[in-house]
Amino acid sequence: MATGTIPSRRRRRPGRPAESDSDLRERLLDASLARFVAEGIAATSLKSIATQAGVTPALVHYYFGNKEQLVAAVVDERLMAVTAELRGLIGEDKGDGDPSALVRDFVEGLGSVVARHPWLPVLWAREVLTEGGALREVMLARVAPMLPQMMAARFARAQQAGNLNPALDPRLLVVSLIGLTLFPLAAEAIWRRLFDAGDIDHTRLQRHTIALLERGLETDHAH
Amino acid sequence: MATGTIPSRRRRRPGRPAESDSDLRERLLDASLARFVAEGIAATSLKSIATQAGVTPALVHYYFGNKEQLVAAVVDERLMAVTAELRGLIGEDKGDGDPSALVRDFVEGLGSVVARHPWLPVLWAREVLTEGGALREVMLARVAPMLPQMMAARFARAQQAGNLNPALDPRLLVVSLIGLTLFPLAAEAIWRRLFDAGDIDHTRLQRHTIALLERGLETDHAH
DNA sequence: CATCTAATTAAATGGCGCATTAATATAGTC
DNA sequence: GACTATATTAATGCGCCATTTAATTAGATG
Repeated sequence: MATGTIPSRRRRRPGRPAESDSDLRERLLDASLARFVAEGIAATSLKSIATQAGVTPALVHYYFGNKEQLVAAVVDERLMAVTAELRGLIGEDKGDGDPSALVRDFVEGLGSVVARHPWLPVLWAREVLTEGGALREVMLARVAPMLPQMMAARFARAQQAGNLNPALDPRLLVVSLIGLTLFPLAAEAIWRRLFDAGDIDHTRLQRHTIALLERGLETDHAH
Repeated sequence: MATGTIPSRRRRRPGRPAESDSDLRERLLDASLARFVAEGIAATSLKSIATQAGVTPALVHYYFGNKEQLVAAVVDERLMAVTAELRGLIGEDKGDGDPSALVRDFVEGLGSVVARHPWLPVLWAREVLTEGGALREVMLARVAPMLPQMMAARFARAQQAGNLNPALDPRLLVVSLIGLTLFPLAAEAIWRRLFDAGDIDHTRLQRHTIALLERGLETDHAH
């Protein structure tokens, strides 16, 4: 897990360094990710990435050829790794099982993935949710079948078996689930400023989310 | 309600037009909004706006002085009008009233506002939700007290009176509510491609959302 | 130890688009 | 008929960016 930032190393002179930093490529990927999160992929220049990593733009070019290939490398070696990780944390379908189990696995699985990769929600908001975002097509082609479509199918089966509120739409339930999990994480900086929310950590956020999903606003189960 | 696009009018020659288009200023605001939604505020050039409106960049400059003032005009004369409209559709607090009523008013009120101003969710996703978005500060300063903070306070009162699921956090409930309403509208283009969702219109979306909020995943009320 | 190769910077190149301004043209108004 | 308001065209000048070239240093090879 390279940090991606060597902000203090100043003014190297040209020439091959002694005992070359063997994972510089990884550091450049991390630096790219950091800039993509902060500025957006389209708006990020090679110079910005180079500065973040403490090198020159020419070196970024030396390693990746051009920006398009750099973005592809970040997608393949960072983004896809994270979505595969998330996929692995969601249990297998056990017949027409309880949709609560799937929902819990997703909420908690996403929580643990984001704990390790805090950049995910913000990058998603900018590059997938936003029209014209650089990752929307990637996500539709490579992530969607693995996660949202699979989940919608499982909700549909559970509903047919009578194990899910029949007033819900299984496809929209996937949208709702993302709206209750990824979105609040992406918006965290906003609601922390908006409310006095110093007491809310991710554990409490998850408890709130699961409580809402499981029984909504209702005070208790009886009438 | 000007359309903002006069795409076919070609090659005017210089000079004041006969029977001048008296609400050209309004059309320029609409054109700006359209480009802001499509490209993002920071990435939109005056030329792009001018093309959309069928005029020249110099004219946009003539009307608004510079881009900063143009953005300010769009905020004041379009965005704030819409949020005030939404505020008006949310009923007054009747003591420690049923939070369901507030939630329904919000879901339906937002639905009707977005039916009239379909650009709102996409602009919000890009310019408020995204870090560095041009409208985040505006929203925190001018919209937040009027809507989210007021709603959180009402949820908190309802919960103290025993009329709201005690496992929820009143502040996070506001976040959840936005995640279940504005977010799905902003992401509509995605889920329509992701699923085969031709049968889902906004009425069904609202029904799904209210059903989820009112009782969650549960099949029925009894154990 | 001599050469070759790899990693790195500095500096140059060339292009592009942008906001803004200046100059000019046309039409309404008094 | 003079003045003013509304337009366009064309110029200005800036800043930034991706990419390339040349130079520099160190490791590797034999």
